Amino acid sequence: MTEVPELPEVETIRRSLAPKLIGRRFLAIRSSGLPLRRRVAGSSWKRLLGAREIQRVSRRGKYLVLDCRGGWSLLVHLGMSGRLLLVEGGSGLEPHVHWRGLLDDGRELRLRDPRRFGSVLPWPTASLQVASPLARLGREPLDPPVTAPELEALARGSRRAIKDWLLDSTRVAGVGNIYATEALFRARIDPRKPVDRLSHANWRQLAAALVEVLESAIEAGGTTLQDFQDGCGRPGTFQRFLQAYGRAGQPCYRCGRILRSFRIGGRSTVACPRCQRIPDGPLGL
DNA sequence: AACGAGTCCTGATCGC
DNA sequence: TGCGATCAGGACTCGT
Repeated sequence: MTEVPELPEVETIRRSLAPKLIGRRFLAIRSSGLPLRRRVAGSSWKRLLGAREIQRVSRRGKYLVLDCRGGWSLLVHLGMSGRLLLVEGGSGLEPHVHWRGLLDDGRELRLRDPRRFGSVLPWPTASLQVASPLARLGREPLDPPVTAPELEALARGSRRAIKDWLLDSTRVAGVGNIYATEALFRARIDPRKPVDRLSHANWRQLAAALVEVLESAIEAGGTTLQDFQDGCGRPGTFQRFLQAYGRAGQPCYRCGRILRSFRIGGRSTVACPRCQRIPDGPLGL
């Protein structure tokens, strides 16, 4: 399970599940007994079950949000290895299913998450935007498409490397390692460049590349390098269009130079030394 | 306030 | 072949 679900994968799941979840209601919740990232009091589950049918399925950053009539919502984050699946009730339990929501049509929503970095959290709908984890999230990059001046303003006061900055969900929400790496490659920007040294032209290229790569990935149903699936079990196809992520040691599609991998802010990244103007020599420190 | 480091977790991969 | 060590990384907390 290498690919981590990011904004396009969560949006793909949202689109696959929304038509099948709207109008349904939760009858019961089942846990594997092993904790996910956040512990939930039993009383919160009772409140959610006391609510009525699901009336809206939305996404904020990498969070999926199910609003039920009656004022309660369900917040789902897939963490690093989470998969969300809608299956017929009673079908054999896949390994690592740590949460199940039993629906009134006999189906089940299942969270399969080996590493248990994911979370499923009931929350009062009215305070989602001010008090839940959603309150911390930054700009939604596609709603509407983020612009260069907005990114520049969001980065003011920071000197972090642009790659590291892009992964900060309190600035721009939903961008993870795959799409940050791809956007910087397409914008031809050195991932180590401090944000306060990006030119206006850099920001324009980055805003355009980020929007383009995220929109394309949604259109392709996400990236499936190992086993990503939407809520109905379908893989994505954006892996065919990756130009940098996962291609370290292979030739750049633009210029033919060998792509290099190195670390920024504790995370691996891949870049083209020529297109992204990275000097020869040791990298990453 | 910004930011780096530490934490959580297990499947895949590496080194001997 | 087998086994222990290492790596991977999103979001959160904590210390500087």
